[in-house]
Amino acid sequence: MSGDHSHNEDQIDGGSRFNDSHKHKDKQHKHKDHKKDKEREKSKHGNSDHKDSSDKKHRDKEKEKEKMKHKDGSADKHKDKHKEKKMKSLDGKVKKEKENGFASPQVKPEPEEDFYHSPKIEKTLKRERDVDIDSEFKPKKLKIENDKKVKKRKQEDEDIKPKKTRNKPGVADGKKKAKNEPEEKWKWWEEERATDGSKWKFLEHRGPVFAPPYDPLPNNIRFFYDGKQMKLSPEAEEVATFFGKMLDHDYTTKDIFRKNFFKDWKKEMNAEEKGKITDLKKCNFSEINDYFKAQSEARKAKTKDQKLKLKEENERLLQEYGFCIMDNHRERIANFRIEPPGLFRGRGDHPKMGMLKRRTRPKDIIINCSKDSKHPDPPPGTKWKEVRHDNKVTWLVSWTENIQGSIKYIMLNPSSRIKGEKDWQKYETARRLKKCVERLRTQYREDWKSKEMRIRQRAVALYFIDKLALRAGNEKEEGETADTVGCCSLRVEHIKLYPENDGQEFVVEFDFLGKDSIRYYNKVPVEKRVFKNLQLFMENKEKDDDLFDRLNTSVLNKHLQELMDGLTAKVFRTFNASITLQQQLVHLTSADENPTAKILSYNRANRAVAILCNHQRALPKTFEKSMQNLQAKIDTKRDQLVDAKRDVKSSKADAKVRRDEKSKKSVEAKKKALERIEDQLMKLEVQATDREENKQIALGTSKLNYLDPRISVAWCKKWDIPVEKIYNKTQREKFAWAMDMAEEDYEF
DNA sequence: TAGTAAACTTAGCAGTTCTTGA
DNA sequence: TCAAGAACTGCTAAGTTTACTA
Repeated sequence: MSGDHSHNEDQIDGGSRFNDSHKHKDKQHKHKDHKKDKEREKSKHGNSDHKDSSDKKHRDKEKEKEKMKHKDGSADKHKDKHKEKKMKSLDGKVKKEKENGFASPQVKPEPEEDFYHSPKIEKTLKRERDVDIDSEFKPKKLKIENDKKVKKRKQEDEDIKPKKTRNKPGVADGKKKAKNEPEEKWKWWEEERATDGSKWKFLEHRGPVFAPPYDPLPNNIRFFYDGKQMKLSPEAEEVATFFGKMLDHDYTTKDIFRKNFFKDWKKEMNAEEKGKITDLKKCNFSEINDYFKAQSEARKAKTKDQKLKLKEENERLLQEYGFCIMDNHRERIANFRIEPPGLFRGRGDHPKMGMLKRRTRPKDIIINCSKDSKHPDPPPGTKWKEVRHDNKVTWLVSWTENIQGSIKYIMLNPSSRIKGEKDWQKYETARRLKKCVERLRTQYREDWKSKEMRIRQRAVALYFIDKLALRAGNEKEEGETADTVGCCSLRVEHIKLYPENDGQEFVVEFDFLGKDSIRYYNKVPVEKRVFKNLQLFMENKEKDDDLFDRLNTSVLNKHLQELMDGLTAKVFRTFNASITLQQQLVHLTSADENPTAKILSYNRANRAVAILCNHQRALPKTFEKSMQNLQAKIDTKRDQLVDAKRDVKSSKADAKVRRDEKSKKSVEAKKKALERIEDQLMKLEVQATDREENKQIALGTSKLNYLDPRISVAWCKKWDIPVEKIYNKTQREKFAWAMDMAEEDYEF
């Protein structure tokens, strides 16, 4: 596996990485006041990035630094104040340097097609601009936006041109005639796409399903404070149940969780409760906890009929609220239920864990649908916050949550046209990257030698993103989320440099918490120039200073956009994941393997990608036990095999003596039984191997989000493996487009 | 143009459902 | 038929990118 991705050996050989890779439970990276410290530090050190170090360790480094001084020196007299300020000046430079014909074009106004005006809307401070877009004409902005969009759309259309155009009559005008037709599989990928930036023309749905109202505890379930029974007000009791339910969870032992919970709980208490309940340690929620456990048991113990009734009720709800009509087609909605209230479960060391996630009500809800549809009714006696008709977005319902103040959405299922098209387009962009990746690699290698620090940093970061499939690494607001990083936000403390390690030269050790506070640990040999650059970037910095202090994701993506239309940092992840799968499949599949072994090969290829992308999972709680069970099955099967072999032998001997038809048949039957057992044993052994190799790796994420499904479909066709062995029903629905269009010779 | 909000994708966990085999 | 455990699904947090405002 080299070809497009010559460094893949490093990528998939994640062995050392995974052995000690696990989730950090402890706060490994204290990053409090990091920014402030950094700024202080920066003014202390002045132009530390560029000034000569008195400690002249490496001649070539000194030479490089000398060059830097010539380029940046005088300008750097400003003593590296704030990174933000630096970035401002940097951006100016980026503009000037445009050299490949992608500089911002001068654009002419285009008439805005404005047929989805918002109705009169009570403007809220937060989201009024959505309304403005529709109701106000802003020539300058719209001019640029439109042109950008047009350009983008043109590229997208290039990317995913339908194989054949087969417009269904009446589709374009978007009326709701198809409402209850049991739809045959709709091949949206064979139809033309809208080119005006609109996501739909007609949209009708029933709105969200709200969480059921709070059902108070029965009187016999008591809460105790300081050993004494205490009846709580319904508001306080509801929040107490949120905590009580979670008693068995690790969360409730964490200080931050308890502190946040208690603070928010007190807000729900009445004056009397507030006065009495002053210490969480004195609260006894055990009866509440037992109650919910019993509820859960009772649910499991329901009779078949009761379970069936529940299932039918769920199905009814799904049929009513789980679908919408979008442009003549009935499409499945992904999440039609509003998130119920509860305690916020942030991942890692999240500063807001335990806070009360409040109940979302109709007055918090914005409905998005088309003007000419039947708008969903709010529950009796309530009102929606707003009903809007914005066909430039894909969501049906939105609301703002109270923990981070971010917006949550109800959107369509991955099997829908709107999601499928986007997915398809994502892989097409990655395929375009494949065509020019060598040029980009040559360029960033060249940039490692640049006289400008910012360009070197950009080039090294891009190398990591490409080689190691790191995420972009946006800046995050401190104190709002767990301290996690990606490539651009790496700090000095996250890497260690070894000029020589285990017989390899220029080794970089990465150790940081990434998305979801999943640890990324990897030791990789890098090119000498990268190594020297890293030494330079780290010089005179404290451990909590940014490694790439002259880079952020927006600068990086702007640069990438200039190199290839539609290119962003995450395209590299998609590209490298897909190309790795394709190469690994070629490498691992052999024609003479049986189907079981072929599927193992597929899973191994998938695993290589999951390792590359650092998709880890916690060791399943029952792993050891289920492994033991499997091993026991294998042992039993082996015994059976010995017996079966013996049977065959004796029946053969018997047949030799008797020479009759009956004993001949008996030999055949024994042989068949032996074959069956051999086959069963082989399958069990493969299963054990697969499970063992997979214990801490999650395959699903890459399969669903990073691997061009056409590669898998083509592989299935080539080796005559049923696609059902690779994709389950849901996945097949999501990838229907790929299953329809990929032939066995498909190449990513 | 920088900062921020909005939109959308990616992510692991946990609860539920399905499958298997005794 | 039932229990165990594997597989699937839903949920929602946490990212990235894009769009918009000041």
